Amino acid sequence: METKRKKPSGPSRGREAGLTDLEGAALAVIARRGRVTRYALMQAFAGSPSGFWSGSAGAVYPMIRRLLAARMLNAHAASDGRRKRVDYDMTAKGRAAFEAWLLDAGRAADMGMDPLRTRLISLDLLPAARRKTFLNEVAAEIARIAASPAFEDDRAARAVHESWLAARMAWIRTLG
Amino acid sequence: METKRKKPSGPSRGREAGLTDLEGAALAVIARRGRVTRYALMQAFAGSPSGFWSGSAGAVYPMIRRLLAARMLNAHAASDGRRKRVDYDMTAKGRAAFEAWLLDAGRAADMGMDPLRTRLISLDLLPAARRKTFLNEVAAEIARIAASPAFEDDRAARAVHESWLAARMAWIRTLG
DNA sequence: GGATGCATGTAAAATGTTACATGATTTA
DNA sequence: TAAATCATGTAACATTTTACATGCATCC
Repeated sequence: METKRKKPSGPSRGREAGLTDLEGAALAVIARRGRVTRYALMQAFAGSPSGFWSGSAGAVYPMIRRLLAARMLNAHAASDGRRKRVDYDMTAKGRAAFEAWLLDAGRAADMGMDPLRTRLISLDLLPAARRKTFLNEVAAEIARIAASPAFEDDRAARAVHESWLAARMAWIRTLG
Repeated sequence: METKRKKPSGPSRGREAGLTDLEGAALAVIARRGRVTRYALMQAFAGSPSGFWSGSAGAVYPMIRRLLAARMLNAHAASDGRRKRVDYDMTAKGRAAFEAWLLDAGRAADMGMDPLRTRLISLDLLPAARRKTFLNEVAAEIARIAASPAFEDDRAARAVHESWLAARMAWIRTLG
């Protein structure tokens, strides 16, 4: 039974509100890879096929600071012999928060922010010819995304990615 | 040919960057209904089956101020005989910006923020039994959403909504 | 020697959230 | 007359974006 929780932001979150989706996704990267630098985390977000998060330093560095303050991460001074760096990994508390975030079916079932759905709701305001052109363009864009490599080092993520694209293509076809 | 544009936010946006998705969705409501109050706009967002936007006054009132300043809206003092109010409708510039937003296939094809996809990418980290339970819970949640009324006054939007839910259910079934 | 990649950060600005507040009107 | 709805707003705060900045190491 998942709690229907409010959006993160505002004065809320004394940490009892659960992880934000960015935090959850960051912990997911750490859960898979083990110790990572913040830079590697940035790269992971920046390389994502979704354009929703920029993966900017301005988002990632403060977020790690938050998770560290909440004792969900440990920092480890590290070095590859020459260059120094700081690696982060999860504490038991971090792992628990991650799993609670991951398995929150209430949040998972939400429609989130879907740029196509948001537009389709209004598409009937335009003439049929333009609707058709638009859907063709979107399908072509998605085909382009499907043709470009993603998650090459992660079979499971790639499978989800590809099935998402296939499902979306199938949806668009039903709208034609 | 749609321009791949950057995210709105930060110092960017001198208005040449296009509408945010919240602005686009607000103009969509106005495009459909004609003149609306900001309160009605709030209600429209708050009543949306997507939990992504809260439809708070703190988001809507400043947003309308922005669109007004950008000369995309006109304000009309109005009254139903007793209570006074202010209605807003689109200018030609607003309509043009709305259509550019609506028909931006590049943005429409983006994966946006999908709370289920975000989680599925990590689901292989858990044992199969928990994966299965989770997918069943999500399917049940989506069925609940599908069973609750939405867009009762808007056939086109309801059709999109229902087809979205059906497509998502179909996707989940392929993951089982 | 210059470009590129790894790594770390900060600053200003935009946008949104929660929460609070007010007042008029309508309904129970 | 009390509660709900319509309608308008503000304040404090959190998150994130863009943009800038630094320094070391490696590759060409």
